[in-house]
Amino acid sequence: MAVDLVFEALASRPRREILAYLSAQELTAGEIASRFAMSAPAISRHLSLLEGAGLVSSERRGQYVVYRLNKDNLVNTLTGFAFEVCPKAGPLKRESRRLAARKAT
Amino acid sequence: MAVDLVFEALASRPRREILAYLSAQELTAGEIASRFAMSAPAISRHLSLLEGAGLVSSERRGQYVVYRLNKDNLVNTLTGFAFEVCPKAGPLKRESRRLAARKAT
DNA sequence: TATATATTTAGCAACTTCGTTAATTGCTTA
DNA sequence: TAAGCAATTAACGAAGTTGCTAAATATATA
Repeated sequence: MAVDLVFEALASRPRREILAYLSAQELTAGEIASRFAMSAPAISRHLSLLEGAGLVSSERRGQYVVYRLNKDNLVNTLTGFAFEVCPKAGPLKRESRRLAARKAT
Repeated sequence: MAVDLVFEALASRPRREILAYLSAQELTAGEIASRFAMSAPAISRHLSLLEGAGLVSSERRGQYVVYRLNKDNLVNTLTGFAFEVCPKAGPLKRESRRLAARKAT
């Protein structure tokens, strides 16, 4: 299931930080690695796992591989789960109704 | 950090299912265990981890221990993270603005 | 007290995850 | 082609997670 992969991917602080780094702009694997006190191979594996979960996409650009955030998949998975567990309570109520209405169309 | 504990807790399908079970009503540890093909001790540990993450609360009631979902903590953590990573895009935009306004008050 | 039920803790084996270094692949450029 | 940089894959050990059974702790009741 996609949800399993997403939550597994998010269960790691370095991976969540990678997503945050990608929030503002796309970055190459090397640029991402340079921001962590961790080897490039380790970062590469984190990126691969994030891509497997559908949270980022990659594109080879010459010598480099550029990664970018898949915002929709992240937001939809998180709000989808929150709504499944808390259908009627809390601040998600209005937003969830709006999503449901959009899907029904 | 609380966020680490929450995402670690959510990175397990049985634990997410427990949260879903608790969505509609509070349940005793035994009632929860009876819905899974898993031993009671295993469920007890999952519940303990969920409680450590602040996602559920427990209360001893005589012989039983009753668990209930902490909806606010779940929803706030998930939407908080989604907003941190995707501040301007996607369906969370309006909701996030509302949350920020509430905090500022 | 003695017994039964509910839940948690302890101890254990199987499995997975994480990060490292070394080796490999892909692309660019002299 | 050869050399060099970017990125990934391979192989390894350390550490953590998961679920089990057995034992211990809490509470209720005869």
